Amino acid sequence: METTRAGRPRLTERRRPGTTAREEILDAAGELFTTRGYASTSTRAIAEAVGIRQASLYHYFKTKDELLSALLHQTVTPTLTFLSALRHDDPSAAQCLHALAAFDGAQLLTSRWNLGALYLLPELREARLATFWTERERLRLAYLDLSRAILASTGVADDAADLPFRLVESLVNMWSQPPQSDHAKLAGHVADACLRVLGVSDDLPDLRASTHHYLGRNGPAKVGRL
Amino acid sequence: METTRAGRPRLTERRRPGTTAREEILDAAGELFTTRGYASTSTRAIAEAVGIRQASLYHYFKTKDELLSALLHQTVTPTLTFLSALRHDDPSAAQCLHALAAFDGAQLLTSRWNLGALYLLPELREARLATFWTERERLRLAYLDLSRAILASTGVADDAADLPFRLVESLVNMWSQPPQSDHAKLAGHVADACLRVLGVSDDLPDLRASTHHYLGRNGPAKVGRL
DNA sequence: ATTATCTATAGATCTATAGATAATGC
DNA sequence: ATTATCTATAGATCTATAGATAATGC
Repeated sequence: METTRAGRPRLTERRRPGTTAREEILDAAGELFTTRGYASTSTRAIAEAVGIRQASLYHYFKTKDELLSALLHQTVTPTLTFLSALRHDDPSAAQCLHALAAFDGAQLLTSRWNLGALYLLPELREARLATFWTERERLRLAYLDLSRAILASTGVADDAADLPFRLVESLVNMWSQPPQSDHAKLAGHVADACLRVLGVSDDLPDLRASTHHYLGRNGPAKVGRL
Repeated sequence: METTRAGRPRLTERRRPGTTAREEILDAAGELFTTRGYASTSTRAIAEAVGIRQASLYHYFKTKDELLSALLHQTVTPTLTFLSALRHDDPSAAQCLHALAAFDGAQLLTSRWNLGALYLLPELREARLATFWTERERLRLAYLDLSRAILASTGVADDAADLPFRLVESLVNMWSQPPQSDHAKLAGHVADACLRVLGVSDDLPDLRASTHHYLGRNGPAKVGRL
């Protein structure tokens, strides 16, 4: 049912997923920022990908930056929410890290656009995205604390503590569209790899089972959308 | 000794490392592309960072793309050279991967600018840098072949085969200037981690010794320059 | 003569704003 | 009246080219 709405009609039909214009715009921006970069994507190109005029974007977003900011927040929020739910169950450090990595990895791999790749764009280190960066830093520190706790028991050198976060992060370089059938598996393997890197080798089957339990409950099935 | 040269004199003194103008320009471009991104760095900004006029860049590079391309080649060439030298010694797969990762990692971490971070810029997937991408793909395949050979003997799942390359790559996110004292160590630890991820855990001390031997010979001491 | 720089500028963008217009909602 | 779109455009870029100029080299 195409029910007509308030406001002047568009010249073009809707062609993007999303129930509101805001969602359509974010979808188009997600595609273009991830495939062509932020600075080299013009607001005109985004508007064309949505099927509206360039100026109409500014009805929903004050600046181009604000568009980027909205997209970035989408990428961290679900994982932080999952982590805080997870903590209510008092998992061991190894269980927690394994589940976190599996969730976060699946999140990155199955999102409609490779939004995680945006983290690596140098242009966005520069300020005004501060609120996003502090959220992301919270996530990194969570990985780091868990990793250190595990290292303390395996005796592997402390320098490895940052590697689990980086391993998961590196999934942005393995993202592909359409999602490969083995993406679900891949996230699991990376979770395993996170623990192996810290020197854990024996308890992996148990950890997999525990992660399966946590993900089944509120898995990354439908997140990563708009 | 500032010996004067042919050509109209500059308005500003030289302020960049490098003996030729071309090197000065590449240094400035390296800094700006890595800290602000490719598209959002204007040719004017590069020229200002060198201390020349914007138009003067075009005496050395036909287009802005060509500047980027020159920088990218600098990053792969030394590692491919090292790898082919390494192969003359018929190392085992594990020795070869360990040494390769250690060299490549040190290379990434100690370069004057974080040029490896450029790999991740989406804007440069798009064509015309094809010659760089095929070189880089050669490197990735070398990692992949070595990893597969090792996996065959440890029995870890084949999905792990891409992880060593990605682990090393993730060092671009740990780069910092000025180089931390532990960067030399860090590259070594990542080389270890590459093998752990593939299921190797016992032979690490031997591998470290063998890598130390190979790196001592033609280590990454002075490469990564212009 | 050759080289490395400079000045000046054309033409093509690009972001954001102002204000008109065509729907619905009350 | 409110909303979502549209048209038009100002002002600020940005890349690349044309051609002048000020050195050295022969």
